[in-house]
Amino acid sequence: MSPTDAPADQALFELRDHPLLDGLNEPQRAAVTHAGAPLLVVAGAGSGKTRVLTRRIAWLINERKAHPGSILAITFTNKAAAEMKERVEDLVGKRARIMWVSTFHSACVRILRKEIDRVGFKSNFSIYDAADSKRLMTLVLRDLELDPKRYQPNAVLNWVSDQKNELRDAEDAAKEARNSFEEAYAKAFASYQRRLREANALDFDDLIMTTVHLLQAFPDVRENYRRRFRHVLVDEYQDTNHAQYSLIQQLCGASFEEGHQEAVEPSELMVVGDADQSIYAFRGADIRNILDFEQDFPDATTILLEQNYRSTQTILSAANSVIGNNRGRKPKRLWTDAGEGERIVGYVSDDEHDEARFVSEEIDKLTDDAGVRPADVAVFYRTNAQSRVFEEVFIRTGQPYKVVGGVRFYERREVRDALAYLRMLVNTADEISLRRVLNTPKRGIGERAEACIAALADRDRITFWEALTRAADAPGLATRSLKNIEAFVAMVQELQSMVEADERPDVILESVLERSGYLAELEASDDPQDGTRVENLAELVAVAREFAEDPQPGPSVDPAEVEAGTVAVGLGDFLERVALVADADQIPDAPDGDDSGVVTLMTLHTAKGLEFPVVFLTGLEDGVFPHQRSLGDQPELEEERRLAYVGLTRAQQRLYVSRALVRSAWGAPSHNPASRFLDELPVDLVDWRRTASEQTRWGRQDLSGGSTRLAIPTDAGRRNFSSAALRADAAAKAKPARDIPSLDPGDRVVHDSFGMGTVVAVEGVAEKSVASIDFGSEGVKRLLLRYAPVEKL
DNA sequence: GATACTCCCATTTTT
DNA sequence: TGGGAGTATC
Repeated sequence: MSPTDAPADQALFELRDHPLLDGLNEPQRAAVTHAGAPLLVVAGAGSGKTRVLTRRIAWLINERKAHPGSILAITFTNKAAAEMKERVEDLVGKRARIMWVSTFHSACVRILRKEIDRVGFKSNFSIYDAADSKRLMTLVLRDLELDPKRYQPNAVLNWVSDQKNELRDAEDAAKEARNSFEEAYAKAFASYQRRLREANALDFDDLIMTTVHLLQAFPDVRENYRRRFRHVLVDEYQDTNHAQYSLIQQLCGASFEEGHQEAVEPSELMVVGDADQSIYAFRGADIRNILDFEQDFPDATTILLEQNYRSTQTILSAANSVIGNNRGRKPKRLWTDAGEGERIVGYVSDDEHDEARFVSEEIDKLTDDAGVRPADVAVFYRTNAQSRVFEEVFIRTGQPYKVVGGVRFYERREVRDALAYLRMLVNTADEISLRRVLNTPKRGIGERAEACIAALADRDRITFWEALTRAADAPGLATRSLKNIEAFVAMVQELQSMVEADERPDVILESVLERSGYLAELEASDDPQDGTRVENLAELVAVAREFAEDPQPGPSVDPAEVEAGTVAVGLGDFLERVALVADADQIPDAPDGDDSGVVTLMTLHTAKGLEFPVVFLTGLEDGVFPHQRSLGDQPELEEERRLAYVGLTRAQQRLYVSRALVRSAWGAPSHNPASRFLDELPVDLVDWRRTASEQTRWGRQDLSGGSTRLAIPTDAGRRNFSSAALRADAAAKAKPARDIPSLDPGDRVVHDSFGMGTVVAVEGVAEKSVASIDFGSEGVKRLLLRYAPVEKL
């Protein structure tokens, strides 16, 4: 637009006034209004990219008169998709509902449910998640008689996943195998694919790969979707893998298609991402997709969003400084006009318990003095296992918290069992699900009986389920087993008739739990874990009920068809919702009013996309974060650094970084040096409350008493040493001593068997210190601190 | 076929 | 350290 061009000036003036551009900065406006060539929006952390995406979609609909049905927006989570849809709806009204806003996987399932019969699957295919895949792969490896030590299911699956993400099928993989190892892998791949096909099932990676292959193989299908989607928007582009990239290519039909001219004009493409926040390379995400965008799309436009609306300048400077150590990245510096803010607080703890204690005390202070609510606080760590210490301390101090991630709802055994029942009802070819529930709960159909049925299925080339219905023909099957199988088949058939009658998912689920005896078995158990299991199943029923009552379609149902009333929402849709929805909604919503919420604990990966006023970044030790396995590898180390960048940029106002001198991992202690990422923080931005050279009292005592080491086998591995002592010690290959709490009269302590107590007096030092502790009703005890299971509160 | 024991193994994981 | 899987035994 030329500034001398009067009508254009007028247009510009109108643009500036437009409500959809209200409150946006210049680059944001440019991204919203951009038309034509492929657009890459490089959106730094907290730069308002969601805002840009939603406004742009609204802009497309309102200003550029795009039909909502011609818009395809891809996000990485269903939660993000739902939010985006809602926000667009707020802007343009209900017609936004017929847009496709979904994850890659959901969009592919939508396409596949319609088209997959062309490649020999039935449209009621099952979706196998990681656990199902692992089970299937285990069976495959066993069938192939591969040494389970050398060929572990997860390792093979990872390899297979890599292949699929690169769009290589089993045949390609076999051709490219370079050694006997890879040949075996390729063989397993082929066998695994065959069994998936037999089960009429696809795994997560298949959803994408199959869709791409289908679009490549059937031009009419491809044309159909290209004609439909005139606008394609992709969020989190830095985390796309090659298969997803190809999918976008197929759908956009853009100029990069070799040779021939396509019948349809290419769709308008906008991708949004931040290469610095790419943290899923280990799952096949290819950072080059975003780095090479301009090469892939020669006429592409790039817009940089660098103004940050989330954090203080101190936090941003720290993040910029750390990420600046990565090579080959495009320069980008976040800035804000929000001011410097507080300095970053650093803390070096003796061990992980001390670290957790520090965090807990600090949260206490913040909530007491700084007007911070627990819900404003997040504690991040590298691996899930690190959450335990924090939980222990928080429980002890009565600090309400919530751990996000870890063992997830849909991964719980009982939930998976229940879902296996449902899946098997919908798709009897789904052998993994069927065999999972065959003898769950125990109903006298053991390994032997199962093997007889499998043999029959093999012999007569029928599915496992068909073999079950003809169990009487199975050679070698005991009469007892036959009876049990017949009862099982009868039960399944009865439940299936409910599915055929289009009963509500929750009703079917309840019948399953009832009729199978699953619930009865759990209720009869005196294992306290089974109580939780019953509750989880009740929760699952509640989820199903909510699904049945709220006519929201499953993620793969075309919303346009729901509007038209042509789609019944049944058990299949429920299963799909469950298969494709991870429970990211565990993240506590911001509390309102007097509710001050709870502290949130999560891994750094889970933290992506979130923000908190106060962030504790813990475990900053080489070997923990960056993770041990990344230390020797530059690209992996850079991914860890991006993870650090993600962590740092989650903080709005206050940021804490901490590390432990000693951390016990799997029982054995390890002394880890400071994380290199700490060294990458500008020194003047960090206020070190405590450094490595400031040792605690008992630390010094241990140092001085270094020659009187004790060799107590059970205590091997516990200590709190300064690094100097540790090095000296390691050189001497000495047996370590147990750490001894430093207590003063008046301290509150907790004893493993006596409970809470108050220290009355302390005598002696180091190993010899003896404390008199008042345990209330338990009386006053004199305890040798070296041995007593006492912990200071 | 179910139970009890031993042994082994431990990243991150939007779908 | 703790959970899950696999094996030995009743």
